[in-house]
Amino acid sequence: MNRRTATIQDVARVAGVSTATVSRALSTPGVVAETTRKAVFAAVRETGYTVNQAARNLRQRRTGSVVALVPNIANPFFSRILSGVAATLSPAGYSLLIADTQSGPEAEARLMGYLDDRRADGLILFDGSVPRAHLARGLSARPLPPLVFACEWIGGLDVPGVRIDNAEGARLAVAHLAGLGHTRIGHLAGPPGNVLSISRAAGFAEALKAHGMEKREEWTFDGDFTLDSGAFAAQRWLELGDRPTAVFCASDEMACGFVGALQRHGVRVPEDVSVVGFDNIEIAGHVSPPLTTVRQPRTELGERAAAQLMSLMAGKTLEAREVVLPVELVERESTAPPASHAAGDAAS
Amino acid sequence: MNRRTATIQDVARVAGVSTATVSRALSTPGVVAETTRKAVFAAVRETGYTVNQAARNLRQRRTGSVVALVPNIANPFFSRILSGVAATLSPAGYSLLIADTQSGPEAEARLMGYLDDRRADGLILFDGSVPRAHLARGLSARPLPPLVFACEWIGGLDVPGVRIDNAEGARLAVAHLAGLGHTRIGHLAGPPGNVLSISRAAGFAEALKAHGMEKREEWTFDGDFTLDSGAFAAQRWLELGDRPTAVFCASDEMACGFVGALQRHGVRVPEDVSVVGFDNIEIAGHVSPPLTTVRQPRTELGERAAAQLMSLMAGKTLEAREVVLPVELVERESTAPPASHAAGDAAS
DNA sequence: CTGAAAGCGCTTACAG
DNA sequence: CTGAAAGCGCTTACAG
Repeated sequence: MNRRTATIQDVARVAGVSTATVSRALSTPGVVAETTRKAVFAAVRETGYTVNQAARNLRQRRTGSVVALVPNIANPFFSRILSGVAATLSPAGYSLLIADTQSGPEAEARLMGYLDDRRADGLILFDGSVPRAHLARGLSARPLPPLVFACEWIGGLDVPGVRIDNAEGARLAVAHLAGLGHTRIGHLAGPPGNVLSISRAAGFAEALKAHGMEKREEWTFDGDFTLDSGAFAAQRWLELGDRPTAVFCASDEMACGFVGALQRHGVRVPEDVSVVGFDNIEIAGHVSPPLTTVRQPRTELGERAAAQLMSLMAGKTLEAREVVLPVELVERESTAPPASHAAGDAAS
Repeated sequence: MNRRTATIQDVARVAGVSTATVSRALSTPGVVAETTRKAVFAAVRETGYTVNQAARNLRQRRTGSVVALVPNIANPFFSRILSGVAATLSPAGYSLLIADTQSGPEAEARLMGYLDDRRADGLILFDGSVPRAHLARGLSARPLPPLVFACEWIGGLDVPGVRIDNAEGARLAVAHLAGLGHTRIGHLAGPPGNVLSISRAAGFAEALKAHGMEKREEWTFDGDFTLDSGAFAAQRWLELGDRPTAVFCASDEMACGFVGALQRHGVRVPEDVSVVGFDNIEIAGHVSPPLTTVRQPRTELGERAAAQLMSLMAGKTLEAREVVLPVELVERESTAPPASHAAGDAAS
């Protein structure tokens, strides 16, 4: 049929109106006479016209896209959250661009490239370790686009964001273990310096105190949220003379790595040690024993972050700049009352 | 400093040259006199100019982005592959847009929206279930952008793509189990109709025959690649009077769901039943017992798909239109020789 | 309710 | 090696 792509010019010619009228009929149909509108729609169908976004964007001085900056695309923790983001953004006509902040040698340069209001109409930042100087408006060559934090944040920076109640999650975990009768509880922490690690560790320490327990340094294991770091912590647990009877892990991945490694050494969960995770990722309910964990509403987190950003992009003032979503404990089978006898005997 | 965004006009004025020269100095510096070039660069620094992609794209009739269409963004299987794609595309100046083909009520409409050469300069399709009519050039209103398949494909359609040797993966699994002495091997299959399910099941059947075994219908379990479907298959295995001593699962997620559910019913892996997975996802090495599986080079898969697409977008002819990446067996501890006695006794 | 015209910020033949 | 000018495909005051 048409040898080349139909433009608004073609539609205007076929409909016998000006391009301005075609544009109006398409964007603000109410403002165009019904007869004209019908003629335009017919011409659109006849020519197979669809709008050229690049041209519209140039004229409207927008990009039509939102960039999500995650620490690492390859980390599946984000996939469900991003799915929520995309689901909220798509109907509003925004495309989601996903980039990572920490991989590759030029990660920093790429990051800076995204901190530009011409690359994206908005930014969702999942990484609290971005240098705050990058986020200081005026310092960078370009103005920043509207920005919201998701999951993580940067302390003291007045940027809107969505997160969960991390400390409360830790409290729920400790309360559950204390309720089971545990008085010797350890903690497998996330990467040092990370805001999530810090909040969860703080909530943990606080909750211990509230339950009359003391935090012991040798029962605090450093991790980095990965399976490997969980397995590594299991080694350290095994080497301990005096062991905790329960361990609260700051992520499910670490909890899975921890439990898996313990089991391979003949340690039984929860008979020899109770384990609580954090996140409630898919696999948590499917390992053996199914993992007791703190549920984090990942899809909703993505949806809310996207909704906040959309308000910002629309120039609205946010009713709540900091949205804190509730967490809940999911009791499964990796936790049980502590063995009445010494906890150290079970290991090989 | 500058109250508004610097444009190429500002640079031209400051450098005392035309905008055409600024453009050339930036895109094809070799063609500009050194003095001029230096003046332009200085002016760029002074004004803080960076190119406006929307304008450049409009003028060059390109979008600067590549769209990856995955069945489901929330599925973590894709995250590592997409990471490989992004890593290859970024240095070449392409942004990666990720969209899903199967979620939401308007999935089909959204998909059609992406099959448009003005939305993206190229497309990577991870979903072999897209209606082939959508992919027939000429049928759709708009010409398709350059397109490659990744992981999945559509039989009989002459579209370049990258995939692994699925049948070979199945063969490796069966050969491993046969080598261990298993003669009663079942299969937990992927979603019916899916090309990966079909290739893996075909490779499985073929390998059984090669080893002198017969495929038994009651030992073939339907799944859909999810943890849940693996757990469901475990129920069916438990209900069997005459059980296979080994099961080859078409995905690690299913294998994990299968093993977890079996263990919760007191079945021991590998003592009572050996299990082989497919994919070698992260968790495979961390569950207990660590899962024997078929490794699929996910990062490389993404890199190669991106590389193919880049060739296509550059107008080159592909030396190999179909890239098939090798797989390998990762032996861990979920497989062992079959018990000499009846295999059915262990279950509760 | 509609049209003529300007302009978003670039790139690229064309001419010199 | 460089500039004047056209044009990518839209949208939007402005005027009627």
